[in-house]
Amino acid sequence: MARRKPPAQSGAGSAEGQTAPLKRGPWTAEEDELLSRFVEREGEGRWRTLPRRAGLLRCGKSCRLRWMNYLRPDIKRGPIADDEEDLILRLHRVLGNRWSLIAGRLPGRTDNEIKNYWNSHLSKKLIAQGLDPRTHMPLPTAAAAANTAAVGRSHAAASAPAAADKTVAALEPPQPPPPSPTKPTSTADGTGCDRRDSPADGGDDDFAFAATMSPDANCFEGFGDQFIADYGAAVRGGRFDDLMVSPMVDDDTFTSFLDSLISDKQFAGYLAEGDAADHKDAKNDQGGAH
DNA sequence: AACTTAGGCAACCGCTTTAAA
DNA sequence: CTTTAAAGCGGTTGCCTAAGT
Repeated sequence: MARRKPPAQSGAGSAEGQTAPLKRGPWTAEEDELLSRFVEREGEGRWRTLPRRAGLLRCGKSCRLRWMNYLRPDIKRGPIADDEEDLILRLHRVLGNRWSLIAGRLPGRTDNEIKNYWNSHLSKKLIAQGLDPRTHMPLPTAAAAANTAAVGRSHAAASAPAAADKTVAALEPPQPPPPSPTKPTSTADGTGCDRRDSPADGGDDDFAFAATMSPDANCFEGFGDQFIADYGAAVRGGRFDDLMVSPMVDDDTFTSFLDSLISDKQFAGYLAEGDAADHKDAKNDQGGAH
């Protein structure tokens, strides 16, 4: 459907070390067919060399993306259902822009699809509801905006309703977004948390947490409450990654926690706790910040 | 009917992490 | 231990189309 600039066949290809010019832009049915048949025959992987082996004039990255987002047989097509949307909202509240993690909870949906759906639908929906799509917290009121403006950022915030996202960004208080939407780092910053799936473990985990864990880590009872409490605090303090290094969290436990989000009851509890704390924080904020 | 604008989404880009050499 | 290849991720781009003027 969407099309991309056909191509000045440039850059990305040269890294492949190929002499033939690499094709870019939309895929043709013939290319899809070639790729599908090749992957079905040879399996996924070795994307770098796949194009040559499959007879495609594409870079490996492009092939992988096409397969993952479009050709895979288990891809679910069609509109996002209400329950899927609801789950996306819940997971995003917890995970932030970790699209692959969110997608992992929605069988047949790709991270790209969810990301697009979020950007084009859900974020606007939240804004319409007066919620910040990044934090899921209430957006600053007009009064708060005026306040902010008075402190010094007079003009960026005050207007431009059309540029909703930008406005939100402009109004965003110093508080960093919870599950750090941009480049949440992992082991590099010492958290021991990698948001990516590791090929070594099958690529199906939610987080590769620090190996350290308490003996109780596999017990989700209790962990859930503590995690939610810790999570709420961490999120509100913008310390998501701190939380992730918690020694009580391991893959299974966190996975169970995510699964629990599908349960209305537990999620409602989480929200209630979070909201209560939010209100408390809000009061505190009014007292002193800035 | 012609033109403009905004929305949707596939594809690309740049970066990080992991595993292998 | 260091380097490099491979894979994966989130952000961004830009084309197409529908809606609005």
